[in-house]
Amino acid sequence: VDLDLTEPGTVPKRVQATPSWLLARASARAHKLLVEHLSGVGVRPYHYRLLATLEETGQSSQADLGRAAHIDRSDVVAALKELETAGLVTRAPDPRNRRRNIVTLTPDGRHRLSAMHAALSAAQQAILDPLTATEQDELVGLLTRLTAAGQET
Amino acid sequence: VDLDLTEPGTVPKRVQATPSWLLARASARAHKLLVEHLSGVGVRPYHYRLLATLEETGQSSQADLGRAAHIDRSDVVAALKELETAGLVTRAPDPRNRRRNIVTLTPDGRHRLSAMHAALSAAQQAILDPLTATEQDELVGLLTRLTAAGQET
DNA sequence: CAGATGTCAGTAATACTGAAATTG
DNA sequence: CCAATTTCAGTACTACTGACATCT
Repeated sequence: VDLDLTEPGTVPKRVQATPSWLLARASARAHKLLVEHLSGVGVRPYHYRLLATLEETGQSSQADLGRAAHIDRSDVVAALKELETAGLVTRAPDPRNRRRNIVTLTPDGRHRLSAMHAALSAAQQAILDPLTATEQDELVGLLTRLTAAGQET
Repeated sequence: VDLDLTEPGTVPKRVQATPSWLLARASARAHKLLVEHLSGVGVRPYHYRLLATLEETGQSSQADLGRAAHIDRSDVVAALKELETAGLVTRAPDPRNRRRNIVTLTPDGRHRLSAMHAALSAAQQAILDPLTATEQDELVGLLTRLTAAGQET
C-alpha cells in the first residue's frame, strides 16, 4: 500500500495539529495493534470486552453485559452468538425472568481468557512503546480526564 | 445486577486503564463532536479534509489529493462525487495526462470553507474543553509523539 | 511490459437507530 | 399501559481490499 495513514506530515495544516485528528490517528494505530494481538487468540475487541466483563462479574444478562462492557445491546447479540458458536460462552433463559438470557463463561472460555489477557497486555506495551514511562502515565492520566468528562454527555 | 452507567468504572478492570480503551473512547467522543460541528455546514470529515487540502495545495489529481488528505483513493472517488454534486468542486480530465482528473475548488466551495474552518475550530475547543490549557498542550504533544512513531508500521 | 490512475464492488469493525415480540 | 429484554434490519463513518479498464 502506498498510502500510510499513520504518517502525520502530509495532512492540511489546519488539520495537522487538531486533537480530533491526532486522537483519530493514535486510536487507529492502537486499535490496529489491539486487533492484531487479539486475532492471535481468535477474538475481536468486542469479544474480549464481553468475556473479560463476564469473568469479572460472573453470570449476567445480555443487557447488563452490554452496559458493563460499553457495547450496544444489539451488537451484544451478534458478538455473543459468535462466542457461543465458538464454545466460549453459553446462553440459557433465566427462569426467574424469562425475558432475560443468562450468559455464562464456559470452562474453555475461562481457559482461553488468560491468553487474551496476555495479548491485551502485549498490545498495550506496543502501543505505548514510543513514549517514556513518565509520558505513558501522563497520557493515560490526560485521556482518563478527557473520557471521564465525555461520560455524562 | 443493576449497574450504574454514569460511573466511569463500568468497564472491566483489565480494560479500564488501557491506552487502547482510553484512546478509543477519547477518539469516539472527538469524532462525534467533529461530525456534529461539521454537519452544521453540510459536510463530513472526509469532505472537509479534501476541501482543506485542495485549498492548501490548489488544483490536484484525485490520487494526489487522497495521499495528501490521507484518504484511500477509492474513498476519494465517492467523497469527490458528493462534493461535485454539491457544487463545491469540479472535476475535469487533465489534457497533459489523460489518466488524471484535475480537481478544482469552486468559488462557492472556497466561500463555504471559511464556515468549515470555524466549525473545525469550535469542535476542537469542545473536545479539549474538560482540560486546562496546560493539559491541552501536553496532550497534543504526547499524541503527536505517539502518531509520529507509527510512521513505519 | 510495468506502473499510475480512476472507478466500482465489497468487506471489516465500531457505533448507533428503529422496530418488533415477549415478558414483568 | 408502561418498561425492560432480546432480536433483527438497517444506517453512518472510517478504512481497506481486489478487481478492472485506461493511459503513460
